[in-house]
Amino acid sequence: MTMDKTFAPADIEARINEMWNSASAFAAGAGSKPGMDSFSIVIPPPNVTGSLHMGHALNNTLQDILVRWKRMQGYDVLWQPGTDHAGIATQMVVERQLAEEGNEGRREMGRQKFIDRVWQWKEESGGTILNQLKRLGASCDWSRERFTMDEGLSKAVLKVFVELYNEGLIYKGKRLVNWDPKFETAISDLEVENIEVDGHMWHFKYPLAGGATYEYVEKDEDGNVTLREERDYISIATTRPETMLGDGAVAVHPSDERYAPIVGKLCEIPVGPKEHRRLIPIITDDYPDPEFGSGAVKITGAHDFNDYQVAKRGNIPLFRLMDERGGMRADGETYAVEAAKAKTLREEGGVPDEEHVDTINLVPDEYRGLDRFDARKQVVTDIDAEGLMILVEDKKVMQPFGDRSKVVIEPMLTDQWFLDAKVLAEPALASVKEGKTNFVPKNWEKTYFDWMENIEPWCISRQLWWGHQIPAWYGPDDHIFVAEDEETALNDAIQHYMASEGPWKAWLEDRIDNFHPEELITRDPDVLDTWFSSALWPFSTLGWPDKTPELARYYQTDVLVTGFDIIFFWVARMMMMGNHFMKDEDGKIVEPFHTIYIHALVRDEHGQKMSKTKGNVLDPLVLIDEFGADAVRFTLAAMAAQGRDIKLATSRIAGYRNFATKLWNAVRFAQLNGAALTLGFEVDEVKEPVNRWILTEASRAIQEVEEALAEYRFNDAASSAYKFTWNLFCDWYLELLKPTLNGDDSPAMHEARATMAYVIDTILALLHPFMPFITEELWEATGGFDGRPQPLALSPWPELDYADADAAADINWAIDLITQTRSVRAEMNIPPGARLSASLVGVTDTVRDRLESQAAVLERVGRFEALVEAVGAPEGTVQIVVGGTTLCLNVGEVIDLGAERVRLAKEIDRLDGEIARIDKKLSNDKFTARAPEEVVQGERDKRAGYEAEKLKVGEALERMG
RNA sequence: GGGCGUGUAGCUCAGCGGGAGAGCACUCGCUUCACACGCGAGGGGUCACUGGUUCGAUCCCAGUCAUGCCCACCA
Repeated sequence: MTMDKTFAPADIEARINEMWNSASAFAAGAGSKPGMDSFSIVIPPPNVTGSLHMGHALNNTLQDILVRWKRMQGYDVLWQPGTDHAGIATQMVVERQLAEEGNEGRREMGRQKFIDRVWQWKEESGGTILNQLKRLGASCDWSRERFTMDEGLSKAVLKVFVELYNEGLIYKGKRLVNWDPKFETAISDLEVENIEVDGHMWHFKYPLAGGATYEYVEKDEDGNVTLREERDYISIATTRPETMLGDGAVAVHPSDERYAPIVGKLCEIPVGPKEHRRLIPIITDDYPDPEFGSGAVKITGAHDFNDYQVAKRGNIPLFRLMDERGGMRADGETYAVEAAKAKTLREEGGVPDEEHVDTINLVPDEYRGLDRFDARKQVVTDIDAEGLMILVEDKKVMQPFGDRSKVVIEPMLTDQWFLDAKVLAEPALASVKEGKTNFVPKNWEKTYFDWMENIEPWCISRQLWWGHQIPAWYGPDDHIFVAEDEETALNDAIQHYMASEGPWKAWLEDRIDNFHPEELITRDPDVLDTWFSSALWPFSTLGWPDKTPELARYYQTDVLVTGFDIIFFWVARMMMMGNHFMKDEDGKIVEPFHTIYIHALVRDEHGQKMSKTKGNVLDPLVLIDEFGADAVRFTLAAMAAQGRDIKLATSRIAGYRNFATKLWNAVRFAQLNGAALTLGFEVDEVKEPVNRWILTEASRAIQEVEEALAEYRFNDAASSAYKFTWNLFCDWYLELLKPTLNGDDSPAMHEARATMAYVIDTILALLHPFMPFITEELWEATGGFDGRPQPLALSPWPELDYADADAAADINWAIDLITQTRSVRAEMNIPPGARLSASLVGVTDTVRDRLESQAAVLERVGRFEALVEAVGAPEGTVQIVVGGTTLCLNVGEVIDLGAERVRLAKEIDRLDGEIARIDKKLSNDKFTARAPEEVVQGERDKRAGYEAEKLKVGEALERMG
């Protein structure tokens, strides 16, 4: 076939993909050799709403390189693809779509109809990102695509939830959680981003109850009194005045003498109508720092995590002030009655207990329904108007934001489900400590350890609709029944109540077999955190809890390839779940993977994080359109050095696009010159030094690529393959072959054609994991004597153990000679087209052989008119020392004798410098005594070489007179 | 406050105990019959700084400076 001059990726990528698809080239086990081990990777499932970004491109390129490599090596390979249902993100996308279409909203639709709608969206648009992965060339087994809300995966989720619940590792409780007022759901600690923003700190006076006063005394470090005054208030500082209405106490440090006189007394929250203000106690706790602010802290247990701890320790009531949207709650019908009770209680010298305060209208009318930030302004204004504001400072404050919603997270007291992560973390921690699962690079272990060792309960419930609904049902008395399905839960409930003595026993006896389940039990409306199902991904995708052949074959998976940003979200949780549920016949833990390869983040060329707002986003699909998938992949691999972020510049991609073109043209050249594997070609029978040399180098390249990939040094693997292809094969081998290929028909020509074809096959195979499209295309284009029985993707990885040191020495000598000649020619401005005659002085037998066998090559590539042996250097020649022999170039009239003398003198200077440096070393007794013998000998050898060269150059200089 | 990382050619990055490398950019020369997305030849670096270990340090150790990221409850 004829090939175009340049390689046009767009023309072939779709076709090659189609070919792989119809050949089922990526099906689990495709191309594997009998009896080979499995090699499996589960893809980090992208969000079903996602579209391919550079991070995905890097992540999946690296996986694909490993998978294609192992597949070619004959392993039984599975790369398991799929997507994640991404609870919040997906619900958000569909809600936005509903709004844009002018449709009724989620709440109006109702749960079931909304969920149906999301499924519909998923069927229509959910495949986008996987199709984009195909464009990248990802060789997943697409026939095994999974989705975290598939029937099978949902079954796994139910089973895990029920088992963990029965083991007491999942529980429900009223806790302070991170509440996202935009999505109106709880989120986990990990979904909160703490960001420093400009804020204020307000200092307020909390008047003491009943107008009481005390003597406030401040002292300096030496105990001298610096301030003494009578106060009828305690000064507190806050960044969140709107939470004052929920204060349960004011806390001071027990050692703080300033407030000792008033500890135990009551003070007033100076907000709202005076007659209804709550009084709160002044307590001691270790939490307040006497050095910070006034040393007194208001305690708002229901809206601050620190305060929550203090409140629990001090038995301080918790007052939830806000509704789901972060507005000041507008309920409180019992306000008048209950507040009056509380007031009475206070007048009698008591503190309202929880029973009373819970129903007190905490939020006075003027704040009701206000957004929390408006409420903040209002509270500040009102306190200021009353003259109780001491000062307001500008201050940087750390504020929690929802990672998806970007709104300020509100700590809220709600009922939620939790997973006791501490228990599950133990074995997950041990597996890494014992080296059964290894991080690459290893330093990520520390991050993992730190987090796992300090792990907090995981809030797994979400107040969303899209997701795995929690399999818990509540009886009429709120008794919880957890089961994999409603029928089981119902039976459990019936049993439970029949065995009880309560009213529900009678109710049941009345209408057993004749009531609707919902009259007895109702299902918890919450769904699980998306990451709960992702945590099961390595085994749920393989069919667990069923005992499938795939599970037996491909679990444990081999390597997890992912970014460090989801070590906590995903990696740690897969380890916890995998280690808890996956055991072998002996009951020993089988980790989800033996290696965790953590790759870098892709940034822009200046190291900035790519973001839409900065406008520095590189879209991999655009880059693929422009440069081809192979170039994008190769760039990412070449830059994937461990332990550093990737700063991606398009110039690099262009460079590797050029590499693809180079490869294309090399193969085209070979084609034009009749490259073809001949029947029965055996590398061991190759005779020509040039061929033996390239086979030696090919063997080395294969080994380098293998070693690098085995250690996940993708950049080293890429660069070895690159250098071999371009700098050795193209730059030298093909050039050295040209005289033979253009010459008369000869055995050498046939050997060249065959070797060329053989090495091209090797190159295509070596590069295939990195550049699958062009190599596959060229593989087709270069079918040998028997055609191509298999796509390259399923062809064997090259095996070549070949080394010929003599041939290498011969060819390297020729390369050296040509290089030095070129250098002199360029230096002396000799027209590139001019052919020079030259002679060699001091020719040994070895060199004579080389001259003889490579005469044609030397003359053509070195552009010599004639290259002959001579006894002495002819007049008017430029002399170069090439390994013990002096090459005398007859440059004719071009020669500038003065310049040539200077050139040679400079050369001698350089050699003198080298010799002096070595002499300095060798004359150091400590060096010769302590350095290893081979190092010392190496220096001596080098010195001898320089000496010999210097001698020749000196002779050349002398001859010039 | 804790943890991890990075400072090597103009730019983006490899290397990491024994003479400083790549790609891009730059300079010079090439319509050499595969490739100008090319070929050939070049210029350019006290390998952040200061100490230490060593026969020998860009590489190992300590400190300093600069810079990035992650975690963390200072109201």
